[in-house]
Amino acid sequence: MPRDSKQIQVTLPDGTSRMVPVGCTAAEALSGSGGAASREVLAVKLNGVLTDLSTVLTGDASLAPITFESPEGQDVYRHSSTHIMAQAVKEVFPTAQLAIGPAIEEGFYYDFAFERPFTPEDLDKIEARAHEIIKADRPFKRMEMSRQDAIRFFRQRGESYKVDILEHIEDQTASLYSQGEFVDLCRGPHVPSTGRVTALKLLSGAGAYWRGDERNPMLQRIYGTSFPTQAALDAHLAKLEEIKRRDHRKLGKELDLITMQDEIGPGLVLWHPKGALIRLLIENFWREQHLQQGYELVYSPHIARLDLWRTSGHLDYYRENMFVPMKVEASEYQLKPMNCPFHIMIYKSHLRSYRDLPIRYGELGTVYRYERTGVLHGLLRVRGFTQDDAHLFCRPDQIEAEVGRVLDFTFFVLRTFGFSEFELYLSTRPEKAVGSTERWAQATSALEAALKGRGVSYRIDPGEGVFYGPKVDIKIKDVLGRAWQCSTVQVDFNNPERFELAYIGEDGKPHQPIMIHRALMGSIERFFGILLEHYAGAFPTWLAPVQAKALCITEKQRNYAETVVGQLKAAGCRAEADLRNEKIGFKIREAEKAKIPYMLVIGDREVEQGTVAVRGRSGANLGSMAVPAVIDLIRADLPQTMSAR
RNA sequence: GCUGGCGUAGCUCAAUCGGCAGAGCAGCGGUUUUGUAAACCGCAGGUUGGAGGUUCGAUUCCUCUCGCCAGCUCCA
Repeated sequence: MPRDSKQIQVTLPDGTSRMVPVGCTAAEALSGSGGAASREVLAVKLNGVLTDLSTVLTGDASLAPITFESPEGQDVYRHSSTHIMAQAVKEVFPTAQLAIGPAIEEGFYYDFAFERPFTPEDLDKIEARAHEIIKADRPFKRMEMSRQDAIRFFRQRGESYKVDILEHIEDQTASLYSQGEFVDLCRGPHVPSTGRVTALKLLSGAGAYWRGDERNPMLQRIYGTSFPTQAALDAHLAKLEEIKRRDHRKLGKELDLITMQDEIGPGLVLWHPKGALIRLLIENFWREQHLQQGYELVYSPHIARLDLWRTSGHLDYYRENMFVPMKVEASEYQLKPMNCPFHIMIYKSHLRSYRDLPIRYGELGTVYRYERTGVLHGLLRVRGFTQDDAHLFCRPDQIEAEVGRVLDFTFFVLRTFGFSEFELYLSTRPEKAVGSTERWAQATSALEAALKGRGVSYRIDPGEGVFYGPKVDIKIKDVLGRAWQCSTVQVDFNNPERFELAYIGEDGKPHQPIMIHRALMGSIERFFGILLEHYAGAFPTWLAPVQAKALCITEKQRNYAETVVGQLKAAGCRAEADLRNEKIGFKIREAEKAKIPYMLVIGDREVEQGTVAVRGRSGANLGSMAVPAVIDLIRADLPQTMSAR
């Protein structure tokens, strides 16, 4: 086919290619001759680089349309959205200065320098103006200028934060985007015009420091989100409502599981009987499984001499998270922020042989950390909490196998609690680190080998390791798709050195063991909070504080109901009876609100037949059955053990 | 720690401009004996987070303080 010199070849993701005139835009090339690309297409990847649809093609190229379906598409969409909001802010409040406004997961924000915080009424006004800007469908136009020109431009407009940004960038050219009167410094790309943003909503205002540094001035941030359809936006808002509905602080109080009270102190948790029972069940499961997995369980005190923390290095590296020491007799004592030094001292209490390794000490160890008041958050961030901690002492050649065992164990435990989606991160050597590069390399590759051996996918967080060694973090995804970090496996070269740990090798000489810190649930408090939200308070039967409640229709069935509860309790089930003089509808409502898995309705009919009418949570009618069948139902939910898998 | 918002009965929330602090639920007493998400009547419940100030008078305005919430920063 003869090739016209004024034509270029574009290749599409499906492998097909077409000839288009040189100088046409990416949008035109995607749609064929003349017309514009379809409305769903927001931007384009030109030879792998994300760019505007209005980009003029100058040579042969591969073109991939970008829609809201892809994370990049969402990014572009939200980025354009935040420009629209910024324009609205400038129009409603001309004295506001622009700082920075990126797209974030599920939305966007923009920071402004403004003389006061934005009120909800301000947000309404801004949102209304943003909708007008969308309706006006103004095109996003890209222009480029030299850095110096851009600095002059923004200085003239009084946008000192933009000037600050420009003064810190390396590039000698800057790109600006405008829609109508509004001009912003921006790398781009953007959607073709403001009308592409269909459904936009401003959510909240908050303070934020310029460049995230508390020494800098406080800016006013506005959060918002946007979607290609009103239905998608509504669904997102419904999800935000759902998150509120599941808030563990609310559910914890409603279900009478835990409270945190002024009189006790911030970040300190009271476990009420039902919450404590759930915790006990979690801990019992944990202990059983650890014993089965070759861990030895230990206990350690809550305080220790300050010197111990000096030896461990916590005093140097962790002091700001520790409560102030207390003076006792002639020495100072420290409330423990971690359990490791104690486990180390247990290791050190004997001379160890290579034959003893690996040694695995586990403890549900309660630690106290001084957290700044602003970071405390329900059960998810507290000052006193119990770690499901363990420290493994092993030879360097055992790291991979030990980490592998920990990973298997972690997945088993997390799955038992109902989590099936995980995100794994391997964190490598940070700039400030102890231990030789060879040791780091060896340990990192051992971690990597353990991960690969499990066939799980993971991401690398370069330089995010702890100073004492590389680590693997596991995040769980809850039922709403939110990721929570719980589990961590950390290799430690530092403590064996500091505490001069040793084992006697085959050669009869002392060698230094490697230490591995690991937690599966992280903190019981935090894990409990996550579980509470994951299940919206409706814990699986094996964890439910009350598994079955006998509800008699009238007081006539009291004795029978008590017998039923007695039989269930004798079989190891957690059962209660509601014998009050109340209507059955009322009793069911209360049991339902308490999220009890099985309601056993008992009237004359059931007494006569020797059965109970079983009602599941949220109204399921499971029919009438005798008590042994109910016991089977409850027992069926008990977790498997790791070895029985 | 910083910025902003908020603290009223056990819980959820009212109280106009500074003018007698109220409701529903829960609790207690009684009536009702009931078939799958709220029976009815009554009673009781408060130093309005705490301290100080302004005022004839403060839940309301001011200062300080404690706590909670959102965000920044940090993190199990």
